[in-house]
Amino acid sequence: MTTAQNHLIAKLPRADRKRLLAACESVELAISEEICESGTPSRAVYFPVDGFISLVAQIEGHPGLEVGMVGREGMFGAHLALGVATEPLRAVVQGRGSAWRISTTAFRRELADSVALQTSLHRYLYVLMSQLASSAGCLRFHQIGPRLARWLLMTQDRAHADKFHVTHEFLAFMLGVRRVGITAAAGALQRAGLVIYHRGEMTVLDRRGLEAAACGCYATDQRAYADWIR
Amino acid sequence: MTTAQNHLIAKLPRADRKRLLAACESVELAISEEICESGTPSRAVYFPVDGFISLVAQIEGHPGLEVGMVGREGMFGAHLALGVATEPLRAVVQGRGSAWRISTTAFRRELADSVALQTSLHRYLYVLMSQLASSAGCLRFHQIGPRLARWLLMTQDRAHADKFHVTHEFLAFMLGVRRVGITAAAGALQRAGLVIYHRGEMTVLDRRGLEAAACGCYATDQRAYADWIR
DNA sequence: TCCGCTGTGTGTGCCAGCGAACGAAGGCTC
DNA sequence: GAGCCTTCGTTCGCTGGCACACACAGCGGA
Repeated sequence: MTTAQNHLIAKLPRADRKRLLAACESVELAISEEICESGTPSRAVYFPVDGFISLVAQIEGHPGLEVGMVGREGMFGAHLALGVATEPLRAVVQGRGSAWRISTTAFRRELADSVALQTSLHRYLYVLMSQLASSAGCLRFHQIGPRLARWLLMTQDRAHADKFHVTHEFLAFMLGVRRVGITAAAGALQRAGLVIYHRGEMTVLDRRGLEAAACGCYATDQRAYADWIR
Repeated sequence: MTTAQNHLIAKLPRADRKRLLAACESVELAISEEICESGTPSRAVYFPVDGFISLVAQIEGHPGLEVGMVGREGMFGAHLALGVATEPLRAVVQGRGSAWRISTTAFRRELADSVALQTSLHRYLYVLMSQLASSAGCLRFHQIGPRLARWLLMTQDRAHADKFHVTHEFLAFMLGVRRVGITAAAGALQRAGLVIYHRGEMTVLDRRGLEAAACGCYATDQRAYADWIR
């Protein structure tokens, strides 16, 4: 258990880690499970291990829009380190798997007791903010193809598998575009031999090629994590 | 001087406020002055009083894109509360006027000594994050007209004047669209009698009407400030 | 076996916004 | 007054979004 499988937890000093894990329970994240709705009181914090979570911004009169992704490299609920216990965004499970869960009240206790945990969350929040800002630019300037490639890479990183379940419909929702746009872009990636998909089963064939096809935002994100988290 | 004119400072307990202001110097913000570049070490923190600052995300190969605005209701440099002294974004003065400035090192000292200041910054960061997320959605889903109306309202709020200098070219840059798009949208607002402009002098005639023309994001932002800052 | 649902590939008409370019008018300098 | 720069208006052809609609393939259940 020295390696908690979640990077943020793993980086804590031994004593803090032990105390935190003792207060956590292991849960299974089921696909499409709604972790929270925007504007509601925070109930729990999650440290994904295998599963991963999408952060979705809600704009009234429109479908949601993914603005962030949380896997084992991060956590859901870091805003509690800002002393605010209201969810800023909707969160939906996007990849099944396990996670550590801890109630908001218990987590605030842990937070008060562990300076290392505070520091860790602060850095993570910084990275998250940088990414929110850059993803706004990505959304504005980059085309569907490169954005799709980036999304697939980010998903592959967090799913720890070359193969995962995702339909065109769902991709369109996440990227904030039409399904037909995804059909076109995904078709191009498949013809280029980078991925292969069939009825919701997406398989990454050529990771290097996908990295080349993705917009620079993927590399930028990677660097942000590398610089501040580990 | 009890009212420091900057809302974040004004809300501090008397002793903390006095100490902070003693460490600050009053400076004049000049239009287009670059406060910082993204990725560079933080040098100073600003608490605008009359002037205001735009936060600009940089995407390589593209012009910038405004993702946030800082006036007397907030501050520039709140990321220092996260223990990170690297600028996440480019910051440019957008409205001339005065501000309180304090060096990064001095500010970190103040931050360590004042729990109220930490709390204040944390809340402000939370609001900023919410806005980054929602502005990504606004960027994606809303049309130029409503976005322009929102931008004008936000500027009017921070400039504390009905009249301010801003060209179509500049607006296009801020909203991440073509100048032609601004010409069309601004023309429509002018024909509707909401604003009047001439060679860079923009005057708001009908604030209520502008609020009705703006996308819901303006109201959402206002509420976020109301809920968490004051 | 047939029906119905889901996932995917098309197509049509329409509109917002893009890039590029040109032109007109206000206002400054010399 | 001439020349020039800034600001704003307009046009053209095009991309890529929208809504809606239909076709078809796989698959599971009645």
